[in-house]
Amino acid sequence: MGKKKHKVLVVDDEQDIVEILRYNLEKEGYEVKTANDGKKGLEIAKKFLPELVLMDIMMPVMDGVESCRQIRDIPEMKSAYIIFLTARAEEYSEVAAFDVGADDYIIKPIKPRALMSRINAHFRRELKNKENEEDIIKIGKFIIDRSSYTLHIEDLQVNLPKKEFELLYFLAESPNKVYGRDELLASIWGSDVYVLARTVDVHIRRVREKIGSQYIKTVKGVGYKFDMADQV
Amino acid sequence: MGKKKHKVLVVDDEQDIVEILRYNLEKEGYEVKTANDGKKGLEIAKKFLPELVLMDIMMPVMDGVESCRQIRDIPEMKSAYIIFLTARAEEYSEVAAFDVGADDYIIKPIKPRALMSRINAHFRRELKNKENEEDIIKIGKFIIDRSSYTLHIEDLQVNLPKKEFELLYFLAESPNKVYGRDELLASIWGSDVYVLARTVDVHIRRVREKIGSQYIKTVKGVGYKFDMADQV
DNA sequence: TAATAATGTAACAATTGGGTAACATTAAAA
DNA sequence: TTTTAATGTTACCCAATTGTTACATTATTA
Repeated sequence: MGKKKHKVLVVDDEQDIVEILRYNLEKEGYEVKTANDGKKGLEIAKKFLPELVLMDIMMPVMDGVESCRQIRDIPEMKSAYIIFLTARAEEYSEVAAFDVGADDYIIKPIKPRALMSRINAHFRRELKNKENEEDIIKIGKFIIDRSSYTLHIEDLQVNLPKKEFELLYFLAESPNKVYGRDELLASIWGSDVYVLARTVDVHIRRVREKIGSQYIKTVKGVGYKFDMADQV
Repeated sequence: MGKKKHKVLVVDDEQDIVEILRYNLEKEGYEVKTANDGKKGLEIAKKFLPELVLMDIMMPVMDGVESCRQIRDIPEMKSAYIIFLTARAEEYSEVAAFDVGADDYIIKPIKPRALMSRINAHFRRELKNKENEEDIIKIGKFIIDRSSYTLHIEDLQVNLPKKEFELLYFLAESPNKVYGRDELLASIWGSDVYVLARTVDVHIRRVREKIGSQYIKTVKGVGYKFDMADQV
């Protein structure tokens, strides 16, 4: 079973640099695509969806800053890592670079060995933080992340108190399944604590207040469920 | 705990210039040594191993070009930054200067303020492009450097005590992940030592005091996280 | 339809958890 | 050693979270 290669896009108008980077990246086992200007880079990024972009700032047709901005607008590229390659004289653009969503920049001349170790380190860290992804429920427009205790509704981060979060998380784990109040109490509050069943109602209400009332449905006489019926 | 000073060597046969530079550099917090000719400069460089050399081109005994060439032959000086100081009439030597490995040159008369900001900018760039990437976390406006136990917030260097640094580093390694007090104690203090969980709170407070309170978020009943939600 | 049961809602009370300061202890520097 | 900085502990206070109750609203059924 071959390991999945990380995808890297190199964008630079100097063909020498492109080739040096391609050579070194492929030697490290990355899957590389290249472009010679920002516009072409953007086009390739749309289809290739690289995890890392190495991009020159000064380029013909479309410069790196503008290209970067547009790459960031591609939904799948939101979490990609973008590194600018910059000549010494171009320092001015540092601020602009970070403004459009670059993650790092390196100053030419490029030292391939150092750059490779930097890139490897980046992916190593990425990997480490992927471990948390098991705790994430994506459902409809919601992302419910147990490792960070946050709820994302589209691009909005909502912070829920502990009980409310756990209630939502528990329900969302099994969409459409109806849970009685006792089950919820036992699972979320614990079977030893004694709180009134009506407490659940109040928490449901509080959750609804924050996520919108249509997602948690009441099944009269039975309990509650996280319902995805009328969601896309 | 004083910050580690960068080492700068000044070589010029005009004592006035040496003193002006020394005064300004020391005011900026650099550790300065000086010499009045290229030969002496070379000798000092061998022992002092400065990170930056400011060197006049026209000097008695050994001129700057030759001195620079030999400095570059010192293994530890390969990656030092060497700036030539040149009178306007000496422009011819520009080519020779870069040939022997100079990185930059400035034309006399020296404007101390401008030169200082140039030097400061150089060290900032150096910092951001450090070779030994493994121990460095760049996140938002923070650079957290484990190899020197320092924290940089934009251009400001902040020194954190050990525990505080490690707490910050640990949290920043996995941004947004919530860690309980026990996890933090186990990871940072070690699983064998016994300190109270509340100790974590106090250290969190001390870190917040230094980096600003908005970055480490409390998740009540759960723990703490380094939160990047409202940062660019 | 009225009567009844179930749930929604708001206001309030109780509790828990965390912030903070002050102090105590330990380690490091001078 | 003395002095200073770092770390750990404790106690008090405040505020968010949570739980409870009373009442309003809605659904269900006779």
